[in-house]
Formats: sequence, structure tokens, C-alpha cells
Amino acid sequence: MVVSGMQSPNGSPSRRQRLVDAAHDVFSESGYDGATVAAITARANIATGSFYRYFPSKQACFLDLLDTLYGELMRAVLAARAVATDGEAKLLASVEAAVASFLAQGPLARLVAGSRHGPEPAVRARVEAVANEMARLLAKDFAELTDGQRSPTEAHAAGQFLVGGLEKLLDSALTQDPLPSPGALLPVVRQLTVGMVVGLRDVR
Amino acid sequence: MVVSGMQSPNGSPSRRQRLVDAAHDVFSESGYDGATVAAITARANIATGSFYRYFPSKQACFLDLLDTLYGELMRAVLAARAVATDGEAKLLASVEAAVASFLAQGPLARLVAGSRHGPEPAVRARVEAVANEMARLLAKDFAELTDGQRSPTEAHAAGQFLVGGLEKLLDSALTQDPLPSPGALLPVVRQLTVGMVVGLRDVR
Amino acid sequence: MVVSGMQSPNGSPSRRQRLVDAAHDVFSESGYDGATVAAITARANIATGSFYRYFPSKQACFLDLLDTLYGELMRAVLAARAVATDGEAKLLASVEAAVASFLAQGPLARLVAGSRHGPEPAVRARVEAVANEMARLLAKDFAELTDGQRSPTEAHAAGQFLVGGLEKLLDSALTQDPLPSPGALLPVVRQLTVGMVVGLRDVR
Amino acid sequence: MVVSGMQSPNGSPSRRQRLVDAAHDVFSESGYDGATVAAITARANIATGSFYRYFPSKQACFLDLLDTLYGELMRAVLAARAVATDGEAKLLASVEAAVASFLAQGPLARLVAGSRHGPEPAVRARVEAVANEMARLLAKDFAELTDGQRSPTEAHAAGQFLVGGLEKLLDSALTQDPLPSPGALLPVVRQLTVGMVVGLRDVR
DNA sequence: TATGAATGAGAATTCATTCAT
DNA sequence: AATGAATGAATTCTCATTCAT
Repeated sequence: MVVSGMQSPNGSPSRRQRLVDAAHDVFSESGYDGATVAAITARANIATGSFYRYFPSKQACFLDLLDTLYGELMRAVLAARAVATDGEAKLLASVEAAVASFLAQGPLARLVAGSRHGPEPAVRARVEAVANEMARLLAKDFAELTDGQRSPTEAHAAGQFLVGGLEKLLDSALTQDPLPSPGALLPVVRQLTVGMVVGLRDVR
Repeated sequence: MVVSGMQSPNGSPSRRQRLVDAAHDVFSESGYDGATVAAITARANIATGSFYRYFPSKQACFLDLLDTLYGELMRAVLAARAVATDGEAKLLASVEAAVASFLAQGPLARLVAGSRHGPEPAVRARVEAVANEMARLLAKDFAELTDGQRSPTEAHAAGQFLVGGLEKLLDSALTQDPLPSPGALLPVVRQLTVGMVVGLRDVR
Repeated sequence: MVVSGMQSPNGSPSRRQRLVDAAHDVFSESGYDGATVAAITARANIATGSFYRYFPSKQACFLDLLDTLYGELMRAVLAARAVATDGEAKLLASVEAAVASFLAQGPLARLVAGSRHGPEPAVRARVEAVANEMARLLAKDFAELTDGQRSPTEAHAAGQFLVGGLEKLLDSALTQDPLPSPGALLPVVRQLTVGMVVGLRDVR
Repeated sequence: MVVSGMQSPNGSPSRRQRLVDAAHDVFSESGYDGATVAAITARANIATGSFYRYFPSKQACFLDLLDTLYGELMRAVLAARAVATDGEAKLLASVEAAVASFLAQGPLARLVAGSRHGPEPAVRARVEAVANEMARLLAKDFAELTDGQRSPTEAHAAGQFLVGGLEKLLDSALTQDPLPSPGALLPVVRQLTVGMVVGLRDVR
């Protein structure tokens, strides 16, 4: 279980935090639909009804979760990009930061991937937004590092492709127990990213 | 709506085909859980109960759909690979065939991706199997074309990465209306694939 | 399977008869509710819809069955009683005829017993009527053979008791495979019946 | 309606008890299949879903009911038998206790008898077990009181016969409104039981 | 007349959400 | 504020009955 965020003065996680952590776990394990409010509150050792003191609905809880995780992801990525100078460095920095953040956050990838096609339009929209934002960032880098030799469409596709590939890799990695360390995953990811860069630069 | 397969002599699609098409659409739009049998039958203009003359359960219907689509995909991929000589050619042939098959089949990617995290283990297992099979194939190609210079882990990761990237690209493409033609998508895909190849061969 | 009643000129049972036999079997095995029209027609090798050419409804079919079987039972019982002179003889004759008829007819007892509490009032009423008619007959015998020393209430109770005991015995017997012959069952039944008679005559 | 068991402090029956009573009534009136959860909850003035807070399924509810009633029956019977010395006394004590317990419990007999042929094997099995256990007890008494002069088969048949007769008598009695008092039923029952005893002892 | 696919009303069960305590 | 029992709408699946061929 992921325990993070605010705590009560006495050091035990606050009720809200317990709920958030439990929701993260349950959503990750069961997907948006499979997750029940009862399962979440049970995992958090909290009464069912108390869920609604913290979140107006199951959907809102999920969206909250998503926003938090997404926020941390973006913060990490933007921080990493800040010290990079050219497109390729920014790209690599982004990817590495994203992977590290994912692994640190827990099953975000599964959560994200697994909810893209759920029944609730609001959920779908938000999930897509997360991935799109990241893809847009990466597309910018691709455009920059190929020096405009690739059409915007191609750059955009490359961004999406990279996001999709990472999601898959992370989804698969997050299934394993114990979680692979960033150290195990990063070289491969870097490799593949650089590969894409080289390919886009040199081919044709 | 996808209309394909057998038709009544009079040219209108058979009841079963209407059901299959409707199921395809509804599952793609709403995901496995969001799709209701009622929605499927309504879309097919068929009574609720009739669904069960054609499929023993909602799950079986979905699995059927998956198997059909997956079957066509694999058939196309394997046929394309048959005429390729080296690893790179096989890789490109596979990817191109997959893209063409996806686009021809309709929203398979969404269907597949969107069901990987549903609550039903049987569904999850089958969906994973589809993606894994494809990833395994591509990993073999990566291993071959890098002449063993990459560890099996790296080759496997590359296979997964490629599958993930394609899924994402196709997922996004299949959202657009009208559907992009294979001609519009293929060059980018080829580009990205070759990029990965070059990167894996030359880098480090 | 019980095959009885009218046949086609060529010797094979008529469609209707096949249906009746199948209904008898299926109702006996599964009870009124558990029996489905589909199961009956499948067993009779007849199309579902054809059921309704012979019976207006599942309920009517069941009632028909009941009436037929009940008719044969009563015919046998009344015939046996006709040659008996006093109450005790009539009682024994009735009981013996009923047992023989039951065993000859197949699972009537189960059918009757098993439908007394089904959801359909019409069915319940008819089933009760069958048992009540028999109980009434036997009550008359009890009254006669005790020479009026037992109140009508007692005689009636004795009739019911005897019917209930027989039903149970037969229900249990009809569960066995192969069916016990009347020869195996009759002595016990006679014994118990005579016991009741002696008891009612002599006690107190 | 049967109202028994625990009550809220304020004197109105607890929700659970209302449900149990309603289930008892509805099952008795409509049989296992005819009874719907909706009917039960409606009778108990409780929402449909609340049923499942108390019972995991309709079947479990029925089985619970059966076990409770059967438990009380056996308790009463065994208590009555404990003070009896010979076979005949035990037989009579059992029968009297059973009748009293039935009448006190409400429509158990109907419930039991009416479910012997439903489509659910688990239900059938449990119902048979109840009647068989009682029959076995009585068969032992018959064997004892005839001093081994009757074969085990005959004793067993006598036990079944007695159970069947009682079921019928009680079924019929429980249909009447108002319920006959034990005082009205017991003499007849005793009479019939003693009759069976005398018959089995003296005849042939 | 026979067929069996089609129909649709209902049944059991689940679960997000509410609310009395 | 916290609790967890209660609610009832929604969902999957069954099956008696109808009807086009």
C-alpha cells in the first residue's frame, strides 16, 4: 500500500489519507468498475458512509486520485526538463522522470490505462487528458530535436507512440512482484527512447 | 458502425451479424463493463432475450469478438511475415499488417486496451494473451535483427514497447472521424519502427 | 419413459403421446417449476412451438397429465372396490389398487407430492383435489369398518393419514432404480393399513 | 403471520425477524420457487436490497429457515423421547412433540413438503434429510417395540409411513384458519399411531 | 402443420448513495 | 463526525409464449 501525504499529528495517516491510499490500491487492482466503495472503505478501515464525507462520489474520488498522481508526475517531469538544454535531453529527462515517478507512485500506469475505456465519460476524458498532455510535451521535443525535419503530425505521433510504449512497459512492470527498481527499467527505456530519436533523425 | 460478415440473401445483415456489429461498437465505446446487453440488443434492434440465442453470456460474446478480431489480426500478420526474409523485414511486415488489420477491423485496439483492467479475470487473461502474443513475435524479430546484441530482456521490452506504442497510436486514430486511411498512418508507423530498429542496432 | 395411450397406425407413438410421456418424465424429475417447455419438447423430439398445438399452456399440460393419471388411478381403485364387501376389504382393495396403479403409472406420486406447493394456485388446487378425493374415499371406509365408533373427524384424519403415508412410501420407492415391484411393496403397505384398522377398531 | 424471536427494545420485531417471518410465510404460501425475494421484502416492508444484508441468497434464506425449524423440531422431539422408557412410549412422545412443535412453529410442514421437488438440488437434499432423520428415529422405535419381529425394511417403511401421514395431517391442519389447537389434533394422531403399533405387533 | 427463432416480462443479485442514530 | 444499515435502480439471464416461414 502506498502511504503518502498528510498525517495526523500523532503520526498515523489521517482518515482521508487512508482513504486515498486504499482507493489507489483498489482501483489499481480492480479497475474503475471493479472497484467498489465498500472495498475501498474496508481497506481503509473506515465506515462506508464516511467515504462521502471526503468525496462526493466514487467518480470524484477517482478523478481526485488521478489529478494528484498526474500532478506529481507533471511536477517531476517539468522539474527534470528544466535543467535540460536541447530537445533530446528534454525528452530523455521527461521519460526518465516519468518512469521514476510512476514507479514511486505505485500502479498509476495501470490505473490510467485501465480506465481509459470505462463507462463514465468524465473519467475517460480526464484519463485521456493526462496522456495527451504528456504526449504533447514529448511531441514538442521530437519536433525540436529533429530540427523541424518531421511534420507536426509525425512529431505528434511519435509523442503518442512513446507514451503508449511507456504505459505498456510500466503496466507490465507494475504487475511484477516485487516492483522492479527504476534502475532495472531505466536503461531499457533510455535505450528505446534514444532509438526513436536516432531513427527519426537519420532515417530516410 | 462496422458492417461485415455474412448477410441474408436479401442483403440486410443477418441478425447474428447485427448483434456482433452492435457488440463491437458498444464494447468499444463503453468498455467491457460499461457495455450492457440491453445496449447491445437495442443497437442491433433485437430483443434482450435474443442475445442469449447467439451467445451464452455477455462475457462469451466479448471473448468471441476478441477471438475473431485477434484471429484476423494474427492471420494477417503471419501472412505478411511469411514473405519477409530477415528480422527487420519481418518486424516491419508485422507492424504494417497489424495496422492495416486494425484499421480494417474497426476499434479493436480500444476494445483490447480498454478491457485489460476489467473485473473479470477471464476477460483480462484473454486480452493480455492477445497483446503478449504479438509482443513475443516482435521481440523475436528484435532479437534477430540485433544479432543477439541485445539481451532477451531488452528484446522483450522492445516488443512490448512497440505493441504499446501501436495500441496508443491506433486507439487515438480510431477515435477520429473519419477513420484515417492506412496510407496516412503507415508512413509514421514505419518511421517509428525503423527508428527503434536503428536505435537498438547502433546505440551504445 | 412411460409409453402408453394412442399410437399412430404405424405403431410409433403419436406426437401428442410423445409429448405427454416426455412431460410426465420431465415434470417428475424436475418438479412443476423446474420443468421447462423446452426440456419437454426436446425430450419428445418435437419443436418448441409445437407444444402449443397440443396444449394451450404449460399449466394446462400439467393439469391434463394430472387428470389422466388421476383418472386411471380412480378407475383402478373403484374397480377394485366394486368386488369388496365390507369396509376393511374396500380399504385394502383401494390401497392395493392405488399402489399398483402408482407403480404402473410411473412417478405419479412424486409429481403429485411435488406440485402441491408450487406457485400456481390452479395447480395446487387440482393436486389437492386428487389427494382429497382419495382421502374421502378411505375415510368412508374407516367410518364403515369401525361401525361408527370413530367420529367423522377421526375417520377423515385417518383417511388423510393413510394417503400421506402412502404418498411418502411411494415417493421414496419411486426414487429407487430399478422401481420396486408391487410385490415388494404391497405386503408392507397391507401390513400398515391393517395395522391402522386394528388400531382404530380396538384401541381405547 | 408468525411473529417470534428477538424484538427491538421498543417491542416491534427487529428487521431481521420481520424478514424471517415474511420469508416463512411467503415460502409456505408459494413454495420455494414461487416465492420471490421481492415478495418477501415487500411483506416485511423492507427494501429489496436489504434482503441481502441478512442472507447471502434466497436459497440460503430458505435453508436457514429450514434449519431453524428443524432444529426446534428435533430439540422438542429428543427432549420428549428422553423421558420415555420403551419403544412405544418413545414413538408416541416423538409424534406428540413433533405435532406440537409443528403447530407452534407454523407452516413448517407445508414448507418442507412443498420443497421436496423444487429445481434446486441443495434445497431438495436438505428437505429430504429432515424427513429422513425423523423417519429413521421412528423406524428405530418400531423395531424396538415389535421386538425385532418386523424386518428392518418393514420398520423403515413404518417410519416413513408415519412421517408421511403426519405431514399430510399437519399440512391440512395448517391450511385451516384458525389453526387447530394441539389439543384438537393430538388425540387423533395418538390414536393413529397407537393403531399402527397395535397392527404391527399383532397382525399376522 | 411443424418449426425454432424472437420476444419481453420478470427474477436474483449488486452497489452507489443516503440517512437515522 | 462517524457509522453502517437501508435503499432501490440497474444488470444479467431465463423461459413461457408467439409468429413468420
